Amino acid sequence: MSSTRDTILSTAAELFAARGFDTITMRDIAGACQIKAPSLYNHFADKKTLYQETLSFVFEEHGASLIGCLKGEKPAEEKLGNFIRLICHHLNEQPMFRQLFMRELIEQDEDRYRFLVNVVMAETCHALHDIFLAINPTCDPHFLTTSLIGLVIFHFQINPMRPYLPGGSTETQSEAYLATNILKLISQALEQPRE
Amino acid sequence: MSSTRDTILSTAAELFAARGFDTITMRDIAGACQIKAPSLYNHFADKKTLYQETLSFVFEEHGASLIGCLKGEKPAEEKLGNFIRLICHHLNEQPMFRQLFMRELIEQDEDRYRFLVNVVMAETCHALHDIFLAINPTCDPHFLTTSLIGLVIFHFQINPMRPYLPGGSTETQSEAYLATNILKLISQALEQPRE
DNA sequence: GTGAAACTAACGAACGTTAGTTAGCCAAAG
DNA sequence: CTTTGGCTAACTAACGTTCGTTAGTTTCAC
Repeated sequence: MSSTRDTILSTAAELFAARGFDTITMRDIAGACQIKAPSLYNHFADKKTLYQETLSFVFEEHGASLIGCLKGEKPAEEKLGNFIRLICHHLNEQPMFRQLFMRELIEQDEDRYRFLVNVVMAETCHALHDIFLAINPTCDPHFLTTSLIGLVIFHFQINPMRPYLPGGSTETQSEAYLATNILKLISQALEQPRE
Repeated sequence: MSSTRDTILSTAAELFAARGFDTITMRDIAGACQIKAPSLYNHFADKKTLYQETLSFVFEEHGASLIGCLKGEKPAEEKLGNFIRLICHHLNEQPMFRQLFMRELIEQDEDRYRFLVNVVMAETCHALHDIFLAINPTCDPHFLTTSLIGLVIFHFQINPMRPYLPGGSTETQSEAYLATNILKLISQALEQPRE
């Protein structure tokens, strides 16, 4: 029983992700849900609230999934590998998540940063932080954590651009190729002590 | 004697970078230049053209500067270090450039990708590609190039978010710290042969 | 040199469009 | 019979843009 509300949220997520808050109109969202714009106001107070709830809807779902594979008693190296493969899978299969994340990152707004951190990043980053320290207590866990997030996000973000870059074959766009190489890059960095 | 046209372009660059194409109005830009909106049309055909010319204005300038330090007869290792320090300096001092780049990256549009590649990335990426191969002919130059670009862009983009992340001290936001650590990370990856 | 003509770049006013939003109505479900 | 959730119609505000005008500057024949 997918409620109208959930239909609206997932539809809005796709549209906002693809074309941004300002470009998408209430009429666009309503049309994609096969209702009329005023009906949206039966479910959400205004456009801004709808956008905010869309973000929560998407981020909470992905945040919970990502943190899952970092908990438990498995060895740190295994958890790290699993995490990289999982997040690559998410970013590859659900460009919506990545796009919304990028859009929030670009609006240089204190409150929106805090929201982003609290709902998707904080727990995951803490877990990664601990994993890095477990593998190599002399490493620089903050730099490694942010590097890892940056690498996975950016590599999938520029995938459509690779054909125009030197050496950007279709193989280099694949989820498996990117996951493997990012893991390798991070693992090499982990072997070295901080200067 | 900075012409009105140049004033408009650099003002528009700041505004578009900070708040995006749709959020910024012609009246905003005009106001910041201390003229009225209709006067903008004496210099640019319409808003879209003004935006496009703003991008060229900013990207050509930075593109030329970045490619500069990759040419010449210095050893590859030295050029790589210089490039990383220079691009970190640009991204740190001129958030405008980074923001406009990110905004173009997020609009999943074939034509805009091509423009971005042609005007800022193509030459630089080819030069980096060659430098990586010169240092280690068995490396994966495409992956290293895109990883490097991703790392520098992302690290500076999330700087304002670091206070909310574990271990995100102010030191970890500094240009010198980031340049050093990114260079180290890439150099370690370069020492290893492809699998 | 001087005055007419042409060009440049600014302006206020206004147009057409479209956005978000509200009001009021109606059908079905519980 | 009341609540829920859809609808049509309409409103207000703001946007990009055009128009007609004007003040200052340049060009140039005489």
